[in-house]
Amino acid sequence: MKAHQLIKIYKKLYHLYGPQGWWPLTSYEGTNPTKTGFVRGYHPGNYDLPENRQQIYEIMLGAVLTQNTAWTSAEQALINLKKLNALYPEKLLKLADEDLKGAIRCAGFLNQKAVYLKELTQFFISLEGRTPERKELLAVKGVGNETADSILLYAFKEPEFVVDAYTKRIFSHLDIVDGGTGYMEVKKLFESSLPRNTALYQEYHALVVEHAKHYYNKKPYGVEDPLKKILKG
DNA sequence: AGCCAGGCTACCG
DNA sequence: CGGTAGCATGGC
Repeated sequence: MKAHQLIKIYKKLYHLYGPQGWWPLTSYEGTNPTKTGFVRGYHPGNYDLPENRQQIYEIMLGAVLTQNTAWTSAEQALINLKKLNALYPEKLLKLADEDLKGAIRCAGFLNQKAVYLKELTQFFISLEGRTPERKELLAVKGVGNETADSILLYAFKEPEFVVDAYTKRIFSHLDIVDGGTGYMEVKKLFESSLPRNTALYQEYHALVVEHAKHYYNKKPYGVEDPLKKILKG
């Protein structure tokens, strides 16, 4: 049964890597130097973050900035914005487009991401503090399935499982899902197999990313992946 | 040098 | 509809 396998894998990953402390925030000064790609802002074991409007907003920006981009690059963009005092929705909207692009160019796709960030910011302001529906988020230009789920799970603490390219890569390699399985189908598999719990979903996705960086970021994928052993039993 | 990064949109058949 | 080119820069 797949449900049992997914739980077994979670326990193994947690044992291997420990709590990951996602989503990283530039305002958080803790460290977790064992993580690959570590820069700053992770808060392992603390599930209370984000704890204010500014932090929620920063996570939303980061979710767009990290699209198809290394987190270290996305984080540098956030730091650049912070230097401009622009990690606040009203301030970011006042930035000239050229200044915004200059701040985020290190995260790539600067032209489209500049547009996406401003649209997402207007959407955030329009919420007036409430939690958005998934459907509403998807209607914002630049927000697709993974970005919407990342925002709901990490910024708004909603139990929405996040699927990313690593998730598909790992679990298809382990023959738990088919290679061509669509986003929603994979998401539903995880959500129907696991307890509906925000902290668990947060850790699971973060652990998948960490595990992928160890065993699935270069071809051939999955060489000596320790998950293979525990699945045979 | 070339591939990969915590994807999404627009357009193609 | 499902599939894919294009988007930009940085790290290794």
